[in-house]
Amino acid sequence: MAQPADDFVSRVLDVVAAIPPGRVMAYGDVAAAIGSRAARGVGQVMAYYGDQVPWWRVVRASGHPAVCHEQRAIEHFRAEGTPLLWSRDGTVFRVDLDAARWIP
DNA sequence: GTCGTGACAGTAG
DNA sequence: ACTACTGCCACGA
Repeated sequence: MAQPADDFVSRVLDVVAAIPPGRVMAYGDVAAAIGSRAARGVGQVMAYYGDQVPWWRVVRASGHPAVCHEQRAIEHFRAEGTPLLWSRDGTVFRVDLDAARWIP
């Protein structure tokens, strides 16, 4: 029998917490990792439990960090040594999914 | 059981 | 490159 939806939260936290430093996962990838397509559902969990998981290691499929904490995510990425791609002006940045995308 | 919301994804213009 | 619309899933009231 399938465990209650409450497990969905535990699965998301488990996957995100399992992401090693210097690596990132897309919301859709996290959802796929737990066998769901709820990319938005993952974001919901982060909004509520993100304080106990490395949410900054979870980025969008475009390589941009969470729309609500992008500025904060950069600080963590730089501290973790995550491969970042900066624009020539250095005004915008994005995660190098080609190198940082981590799939369990 | 239905409606609205959301730290998204993918395609089209 | 950007914005806009739609689609999918999970949760709260």
